[in-house]
Amino acid sequence: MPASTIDTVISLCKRRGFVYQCGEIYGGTKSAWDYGPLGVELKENIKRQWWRTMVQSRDDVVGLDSSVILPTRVWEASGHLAAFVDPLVECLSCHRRYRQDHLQEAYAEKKAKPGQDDIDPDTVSMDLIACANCGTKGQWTEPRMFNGLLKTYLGPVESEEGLHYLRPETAQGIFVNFGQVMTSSRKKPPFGIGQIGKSFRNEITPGNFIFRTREFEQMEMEFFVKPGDDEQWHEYWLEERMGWYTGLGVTPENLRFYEHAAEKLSHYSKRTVDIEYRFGFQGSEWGELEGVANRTDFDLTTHSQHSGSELSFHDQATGERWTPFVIEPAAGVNRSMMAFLVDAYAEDEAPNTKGGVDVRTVLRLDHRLAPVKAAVLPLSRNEALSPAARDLAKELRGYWNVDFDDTQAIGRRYRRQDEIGTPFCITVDFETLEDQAVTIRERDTMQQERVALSQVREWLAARLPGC
RNA sequence: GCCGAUGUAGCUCAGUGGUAGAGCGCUUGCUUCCCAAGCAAGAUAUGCGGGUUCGAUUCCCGUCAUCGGCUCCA
Repeated sequence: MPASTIDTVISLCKRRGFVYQCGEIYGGTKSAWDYGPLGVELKENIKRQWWRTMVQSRDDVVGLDSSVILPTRVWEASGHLAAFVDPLVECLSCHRRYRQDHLQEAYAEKKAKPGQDDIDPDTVSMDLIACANCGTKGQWTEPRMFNGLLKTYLGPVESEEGLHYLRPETAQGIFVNFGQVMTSSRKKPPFGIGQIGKSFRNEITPGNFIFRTREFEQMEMEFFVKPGDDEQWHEYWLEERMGWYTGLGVTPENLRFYEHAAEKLSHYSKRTVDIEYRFGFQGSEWGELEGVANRTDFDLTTHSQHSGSELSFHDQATGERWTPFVIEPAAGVNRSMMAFLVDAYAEDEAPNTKGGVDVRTVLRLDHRLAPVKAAVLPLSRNEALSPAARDLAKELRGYWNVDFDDTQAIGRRYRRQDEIGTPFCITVDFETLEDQAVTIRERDTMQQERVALSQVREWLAARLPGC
């Protein structure tokens, strides 16, 4: 059933205006998605909650918004220009593609004999290696370099001098600004710099809806600590970040930590632990929401060396100077939005007017994430009710994103709002004209309460904390 | 990028070498109407390009996209 839940949620996203395929009227662009009226609200709410939790509510974290395009020398220093390039070869017989270095390593490992020196994988001739798929030996294309960075050219002519790269992570913008931020904000380690923004990776295989795309949005925080304190801060942030998801209503059983194997760590990492969500994809059930990495002093050290700027901290209390270690919680906006949607999706049974039972689709989103906080619904489209309801909606819009809907039957409008996760529906009925009160119906319990018109704003404010 | 499957309305799906169908959804009107109600009316589709043909949504080729598998996922 989980796989079909994803399909159902994708269908809901298109139908109700959360996510559209990019450029659909021209046939679409591979794995690029646009966020519709409800999707942009949900995505903004997720980012706002992250920013509040990770930056605004903390005395030891400040924010930053750095450029997408950075000088090429940043990527040379960070190691991305070397590490993001892989040699690919293709079997001439069956056209299957492999990473050349993986083939050579596998061959060297297989042929290694006890008591002899290990074979250097780099020296293994491709003539010796057979294709694992079709068995053809030694028939390979010349290796071609696959670059995971997206390129662009700045300036009036397309030349090598104008070659720049779009950032594959927002983190480097934080590292190169480390010294200035520390000075101007007068922070001392342990402290962090948080940033939300778009990143770009030329993924070979994007897919799974908005889970893996070439253009994506990240919420990253680099937390600078004294060397030696890094491991305990790593544990601290793992717990903090897991708590962020469960605090926003994600079912704990659908979340887990995943420890990266030491040999698979990225070029900068000492230890990385992912927070994964049980999406129920075909093939792999769990998908990464966020990586919490110990980047050591790799980035600040390499930028110090390449730029000549001193990126270290002088502790006047002890007279020591050291380069901070970095703990990095890096979360994906788009994939977390998908997780929040999948986790909130429910089909309830609800009685209908005919005495039968209908299926009620409801997104049980946390109130802070819900795209629409309240809907104002006149019981009937009517010369008296509709204007009164419009006035109320107008007042409430000063505080929250509020819908107004006076079409068709009231039951249908409740169901529409349930489907997009609206916590409260406010009904203006014929009695309203007499008693100056409205009925407010709650999404999850379907319970109703009569509230005076003059008290509606306060009533909602008490039930929408942090929204 | 390779192999396989698929592409018809907003969604889910029929169907045909000769004027394109349904259900749900959507819009409008009526019904003093609290959980997908009723009645009436209405809008919307063959991914794109080429070929064969008197005529192509249907057959063929290409392309784009989606799904599954492989390679990749720092």
